[in-house]
Amino acid sequence: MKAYEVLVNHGLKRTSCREGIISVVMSSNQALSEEEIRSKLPGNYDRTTFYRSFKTLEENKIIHKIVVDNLLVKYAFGNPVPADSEHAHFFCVDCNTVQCLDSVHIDKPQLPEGYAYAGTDMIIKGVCNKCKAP
Amino acid sequence: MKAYEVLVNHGLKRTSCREGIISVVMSSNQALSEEEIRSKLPGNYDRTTFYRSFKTLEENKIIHKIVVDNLLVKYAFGNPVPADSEHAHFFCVDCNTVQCLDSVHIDKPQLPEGYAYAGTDMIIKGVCNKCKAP
DNA sequence: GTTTAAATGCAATAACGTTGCAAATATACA
DNA sequence: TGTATATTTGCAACGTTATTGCATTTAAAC
Repeated sequence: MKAYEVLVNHGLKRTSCREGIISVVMSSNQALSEEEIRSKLPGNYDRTTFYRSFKTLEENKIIHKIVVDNLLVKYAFGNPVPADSEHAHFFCVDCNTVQCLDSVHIDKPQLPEGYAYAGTDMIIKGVCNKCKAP
Repeated sequence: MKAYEVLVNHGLKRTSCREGIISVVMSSNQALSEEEIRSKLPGNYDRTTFYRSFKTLEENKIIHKIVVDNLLVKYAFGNPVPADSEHAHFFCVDCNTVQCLDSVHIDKPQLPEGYAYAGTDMIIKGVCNKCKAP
């Protein structure tokens, strides 16, 4: 699917910033930070515009946000929410990359009496195969 | 155990800021933010001192940090790391509280070939019993 | 092409967090 | 108890991340 089709399908205006973000994120096999996304885009966008674009795309479940510890924020294509497709994310402490781990599903946890479940953020930390290799 | 004993046991200087933080966090059944901790302390400490104290206490595994999404940082007593005692945290989207879920253990996930596992951050989101009650 | 609502860029602001340095303080030892 | 020393604290400055208001620009509908 083309990036602009995603926008059209969600009834969103086709702006170059949004289209660029989608296209970059869609073709990446790892989650990307604002900076990484910016560096792959031809145009030069204001940070505000970026933040607002991310927000819109997130609200429309076109991308999802992954936060590692405090400050590392990355985005990946797709919607993680639908309860049965929730997946974990892997963070490589060596190269600081984040990727979706579609193979690691998240079971609905057993919560204490009277608690309602909404979702889970799961960041698995370790070293990826590229960094571990000799 | 008294707060100052914890410091002595770890070979740390007994300062009122550190002692206060430990004492507050130790007697709370939920994780607390910097602001929440500050408001429960008699003295008035500089933010820098707070941050440095948190860092020291964390490095000594006296407290552990829990991060929800981007910006909400809370601290809880104890060390979450020892692989067999890793636990999840619950975040109530209503009252914004965070608590350790000792009952929800985190299994070592099945990672792709060649990946090394270091640990997992797991934040379960939902509504706690107090907020859900009628 | 014109209209209109939405998106953008800019400036200002706020929160979070870190660093360098001088002053204060906790501990060890006399 | 007093003194020496290394650590800790408070302050100021700085940097990054993120948000808001407003004027300008732009995409889409007609």
